[in-house]
Amino acid sequence: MLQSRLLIPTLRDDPGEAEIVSHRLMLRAGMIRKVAAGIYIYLPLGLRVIRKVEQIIRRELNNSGAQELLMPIASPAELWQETGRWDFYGKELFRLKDRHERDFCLGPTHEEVITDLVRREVRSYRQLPANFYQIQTKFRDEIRPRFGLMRGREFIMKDAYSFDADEAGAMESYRKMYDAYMAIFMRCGLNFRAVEADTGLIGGTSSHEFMVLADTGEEGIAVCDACNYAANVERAELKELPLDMHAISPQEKRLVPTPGQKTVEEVTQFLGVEPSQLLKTLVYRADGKPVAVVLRGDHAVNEIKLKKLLGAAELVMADAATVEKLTGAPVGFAGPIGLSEVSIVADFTVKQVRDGVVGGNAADRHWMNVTPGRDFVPDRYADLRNTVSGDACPRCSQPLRIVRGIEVGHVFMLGTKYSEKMRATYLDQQGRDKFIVMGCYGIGVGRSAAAAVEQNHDAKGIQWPAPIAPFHVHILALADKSGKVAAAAADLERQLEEAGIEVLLDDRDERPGVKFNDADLIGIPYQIVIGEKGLTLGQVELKERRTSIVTKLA
RNA sequence: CGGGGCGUAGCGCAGACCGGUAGCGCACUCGCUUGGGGUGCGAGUGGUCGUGGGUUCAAAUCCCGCCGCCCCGACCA
Repeated sequence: MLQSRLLIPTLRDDPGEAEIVSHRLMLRAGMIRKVAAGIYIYLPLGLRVIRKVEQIIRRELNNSGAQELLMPIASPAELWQETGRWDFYGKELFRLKDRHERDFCLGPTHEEVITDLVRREVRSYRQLPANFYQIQTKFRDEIRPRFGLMRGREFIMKDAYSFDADEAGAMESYRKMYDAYMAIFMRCGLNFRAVEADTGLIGGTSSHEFMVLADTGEEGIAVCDACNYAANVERAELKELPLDMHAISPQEKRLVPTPGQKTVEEVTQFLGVEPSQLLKTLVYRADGKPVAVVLRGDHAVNEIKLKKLLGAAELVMADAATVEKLTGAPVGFAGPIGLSEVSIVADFTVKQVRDGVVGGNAADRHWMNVTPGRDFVPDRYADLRNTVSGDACPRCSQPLRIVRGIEVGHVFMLGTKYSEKMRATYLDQQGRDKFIVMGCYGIGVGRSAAAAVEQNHDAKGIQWPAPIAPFHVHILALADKSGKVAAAAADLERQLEEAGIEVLLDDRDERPGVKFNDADLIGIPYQIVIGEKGLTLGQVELKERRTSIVTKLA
């Protein structure tokens, strides 16, 4: 392929819009261009990388017995209303109306559409198991798209759905996909880790996320070095710790003035206590009903856990007016003592606190020397927070370490959640109607490519892992007065291509420095430099991009 | 959705405070030059200054609205 015939608009300067490495380098290397926030064009070079990732996925999934199909991007609201997700998905669902004012959406995922297909076409246990996948553009109106291909509103995703006769079969399908994912990300040259993920509101028995380890990752992962446990910090389960009875304090609670001190930071500094001694009280509305959540000042509420605990479809922070009405105090002074109108849930760690500080439910007042269980009794204690460094591993109780990762894949046991709602059944051997047991499996194709850049680059540019590089070899034809260089380059290109090697030939009339720099930026694994000097010696040079090792070839 | 920032040529930016009709570097075109890590010289092309309105003799510049983009936050108790 001649570089002069390909649109590869490399940039010398970093575009101002790009913050992280992968976004910056993919823009600079002329692989992507932005059309709107979170919506990109894949230029020829970028598309080749995307296609490489897709081919790896196809090969591994076909190997594992999955079959490729292609579903529509637009789907009617009725399907989504059947499962309740038309409302549940909220603003993230791109919605549109057709000319008859009928509601449609652009698919963020396709459980409804595939389940609709399967319930109509699959009737017998003989047709199971089945696993369908597609590679397709997805739409999610993200609250905050960012980082180029990392979090787009329109993005390419591989989604797969397995259908089995029973739980055991579904687990087997799940395991196969898990193995396929391991192989896929391995072949993409990624340093990744499969981590346990919570099954969340969707229910089911298993879920794993595939995380590429990178400091720029948006997800926190809790890992245990002792037992190899790894889980998303949002989802890592935290156990209740045994109560230390000796720690009970005889001190009576007392109300102290804290004028204008609202935040955890302000109050703890003002009173001279540690944030872990402060019990903050947050008021949420769960499906409209207010609920007070109590947890330590140094901990963060995990809204997924909270939502799950309350069984709520919608969970939002209560507004200031609601907080004032319920607590009788301005925002910043809410506390669990004397709160009667709302149910109170507290994190497990709250139970451990002795002589804590809580809001006074009165302006400019906090209680000190508060002991949970004595001075207030929550309706229940539960695991309500994100894991932090040092928390006990749920498996072996050793301290957890927090690292960052990019979620490139997710596998999920769905059970019968969708098949029940959509009445997807089959007849078993005894002729009985049974619900099909499902699993779903996603891979972010563009995100995987971006993650690869995050892990494979240097100061000069990208260092593509060979399996997903846009080309295998980049031939740089340098200055050519005699005409011999061009001829030699064309000849070499032909030979390599005949051998099945993908070649990009830089035939542009550019200075050597420009070519070297562009080649390093684009990051094709091998560069072959052909120049007049070398040719007179009967030599060309082969440089490995990653190591910069140069070999002279006769 | 809240906060901050930005929007001037394809890219990176100056000009704005102090109003007088737009400039620099790179890129692009042509010529010469150079030819192994972003050559040098010369001549050019390219801009409704995001958009709508207002103030003014005059607006990129001052005022108001809107749109777009980026970053942070959405943990405030």
